[in-house]
Amino acid sequence: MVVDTKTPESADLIFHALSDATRRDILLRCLEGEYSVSTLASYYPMSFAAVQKHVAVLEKAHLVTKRRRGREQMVRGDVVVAIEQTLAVLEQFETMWRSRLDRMGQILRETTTQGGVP
Amino acid sequence: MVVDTKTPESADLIFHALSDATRRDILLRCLEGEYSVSTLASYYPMSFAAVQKHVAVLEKAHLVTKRRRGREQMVRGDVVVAIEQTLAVLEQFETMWRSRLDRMGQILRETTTQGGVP
DNA sequence: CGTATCTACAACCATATGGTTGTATGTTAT
DNA sequence: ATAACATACAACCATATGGTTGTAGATACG
Repeated sequence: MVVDTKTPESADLIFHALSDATRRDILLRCLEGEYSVSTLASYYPMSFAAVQKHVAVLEKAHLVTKRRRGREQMVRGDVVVAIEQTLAVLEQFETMWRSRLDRMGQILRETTTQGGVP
Repeated sequence: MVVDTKTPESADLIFHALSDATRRDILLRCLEGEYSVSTLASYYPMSFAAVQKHVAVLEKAHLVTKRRRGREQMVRGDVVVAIEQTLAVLEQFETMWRSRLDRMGQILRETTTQGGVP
């Protein structure tokens, strides 16, 4: 069975957004409180435009939202939906992982019971 | 305060590895059981070499390991450490998120004790 | 009004990514 | 030994990424 490929999966966007340390840091800050883009930019050793782009990536993944406040654009974390999806994916992995552990345990139990395969 | 930047964070590697649907699918399969690279390749509409590269990305993130079995290279999921790190990062986000919710709840409680907008 | 600030966006650059094909190396089976 | 299979790896290509600078549009302030 072939994998999806047609949809630009939202999981793709979320994981990609989280794959950069600067973006993770921005997200953490914006979960803590609201920050204007220029304020955020002041925290990192890169240009305003670069930070702007990072915010855009987070926005596309629906991890943050922006709202105008006067001449500034306030960024805030909006994780409730997104992180849930991410956790759902990870849980999928965990389920697989656990089921394999279970099977290994099963095999171990069988082999240690020696000869007596139920 | 400036973000890390010096370390090629393992979180970077993990999130990046998970940001591609094909790789997530490969990981799921390899958590379920062992597959040779060529067997894996047969599942996806792309060349053997492409799948090989995807496996390499997963390997670099320590999400899978390979072991030789005859002329094949068997790939298996090795998530125990990696996913824990990923979950740790997400928990960080969740903590921030919750603490903000708490503060919002606090504010709501304060304001509703007053005028009382239902 | 004019000016300073914050933002948006385009153009550009170097490097990384995701894909291809081709070739070389190992391992099994005949 | 030879053929067949599984893998590794290099070279190449198009596009995406992460960064830069520069310019133009809004909005606040004196």
